[in-house]
Amino acid sequence: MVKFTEFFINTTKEHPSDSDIPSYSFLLRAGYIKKIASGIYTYLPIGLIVLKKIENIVREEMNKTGAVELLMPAIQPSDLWIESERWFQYGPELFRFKDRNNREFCLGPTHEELITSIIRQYIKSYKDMPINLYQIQVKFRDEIRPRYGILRAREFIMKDAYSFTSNEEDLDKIYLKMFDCYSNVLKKLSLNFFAVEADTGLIGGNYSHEFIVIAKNGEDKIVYCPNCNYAANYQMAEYKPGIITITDQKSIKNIEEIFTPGITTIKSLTKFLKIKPYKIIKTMILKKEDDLFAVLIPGDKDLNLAKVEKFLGFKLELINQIDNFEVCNAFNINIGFLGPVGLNKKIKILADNSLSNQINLVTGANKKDYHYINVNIYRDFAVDHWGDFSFPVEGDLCSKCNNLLKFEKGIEIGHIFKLGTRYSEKMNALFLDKTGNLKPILMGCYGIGISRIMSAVIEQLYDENGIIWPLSIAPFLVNIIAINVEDPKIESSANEIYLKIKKLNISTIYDNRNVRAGVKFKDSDLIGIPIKLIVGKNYIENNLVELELRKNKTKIQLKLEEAINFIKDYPTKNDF
RNA sequence: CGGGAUGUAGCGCAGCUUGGCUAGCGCGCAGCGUUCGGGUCGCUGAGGUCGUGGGUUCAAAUCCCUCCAUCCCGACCA
Repeated sequence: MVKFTEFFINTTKEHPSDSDIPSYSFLLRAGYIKKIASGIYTYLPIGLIVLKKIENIVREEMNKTGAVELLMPAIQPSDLWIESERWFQYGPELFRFKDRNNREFCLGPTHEELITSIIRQYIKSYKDMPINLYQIQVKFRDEIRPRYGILRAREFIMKDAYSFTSNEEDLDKIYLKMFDCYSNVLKKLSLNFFAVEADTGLIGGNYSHEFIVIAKNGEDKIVYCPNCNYAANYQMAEYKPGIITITDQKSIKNIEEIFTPGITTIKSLTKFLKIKPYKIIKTMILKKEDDLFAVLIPGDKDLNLAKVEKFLGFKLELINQIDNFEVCNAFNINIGFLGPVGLNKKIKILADNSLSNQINLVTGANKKDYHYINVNIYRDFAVDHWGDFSFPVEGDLCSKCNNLLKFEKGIEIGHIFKLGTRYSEKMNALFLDKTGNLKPILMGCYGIGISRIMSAVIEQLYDENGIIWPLSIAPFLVNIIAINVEDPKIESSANEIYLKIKKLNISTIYDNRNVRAGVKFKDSDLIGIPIKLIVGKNYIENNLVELELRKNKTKIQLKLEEAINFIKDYPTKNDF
């Protein structure tokens, strides 16, 4: 509830040269944020208003679940990180520094260590649990490449919760509560989102969901099934190979070696032989110490290393000719002309499921400048393991219901994770169970990016003129625009209306600047205020004000009292 | 870390190739007038370590080197 001239809002017409996505550009232009250094931003007054509103939505929803708020320091001593063994694992992403006594600290990118160190002093019994503690805090990550403004910043605000339970059932309950909580938050923000199964990496056994807000400029890719609601992170999405036309060749032909000088890529091979990429078997050699594995993938797909690692249960490394010269020589590996036929027998062959129906394929001949055509599985080579080792492509099917899978890009704004006893064991956070046994506490962690939400919302809700805030987080609900403040009648009327609305406790800004009406309209749209209340001649002459809605440009002329009633009711009658 | 690019007024940019008067333009800002329902129009004006440091030269925004910062693509991370 402010007057424009007494507040601090600075807008610009020009697109800032730094920004390349709409949310960042509008946040800068409308005066929500100001860049201080790469990935580091000031939240200007209206930016802070929006940030606090997002915070409060999250806080409300968290409190509803019974979670309890606290605030931990951003500065954390290295001891705790050494205890959890992450001090050495974390790498340069962790902002580290020393105090005057040469003790090491870091700026917290997350707070598992800190919270564990706190609760282990208080939680001694199963009776002390379950408990879910959260904070809304500044986090620090020295990102390799900060980008997209506050979408991937080095200093950002996050809500992170940590649950402590004595048994799996309680952990499941809290996990589900958090799942619902995040869904509710995103609904309140009018966002389109998917909760997808996320990659848990090699740690295994854990359970994790990412909340992805759909956005063209998102850095994450998801796969979903419109039929059965299956949704997963692209990295770990399961799928059934789509039915590719195998009718182009019905009968199995004889294998043939052909001369393919300098043809080392799928692309050049498709051109050279005039075939589709899926007819080619892409062979990649992975290495674990001295063991080698060949993974066969159809030429139209990409190797999913994480899936292979999960399948085999250990980390692997993709080899190349230069770094692995000796190995390549020893095993007669010709990268560019690799294939399963005649491959060194010590190399285990893993084949992607999507190859299983294929006949008369093309592979490298393990000889420089030669390929085989009409290669057939079983007849020409044996497969040690079949499995899903690739990323799905357009045309692949849902593994649950056989419907066509769809692909979307999005922004990860929330992540919930069952941590298990990873931290409690390392950091000695133990409790006595009913039977008097000492056990590590079961933990879960649940993060949602507050500042990131601000950007993500805009990525979904904007037009050529600027931001279209949902009502729940708009900095103001109403912008009172006096068409001409030099006209004393208009000015005093607008001011009266402002005071009236202010008294009703409706969030409003009165644009009392002595500038042309067009400037105020443009700024209002850029800033994204849901309702304009326009006071002009029509009010002086006919007692009519005009309301204009940001989201659909609807304009209506109303008597003042009607207009005020309309505004009062607007949030209850509109989701957004 | 690899590749690419940029740095000139608060913001957006030109000038640099081919060194040479007092470094320009648009927006914004200040003043005056004009206009007043979708970024009016006119006049006047303020505002610059040309990213930093060094070098070449009679002379450097311009050429060379160093460093710094910023952005994009990739890799990394998950």
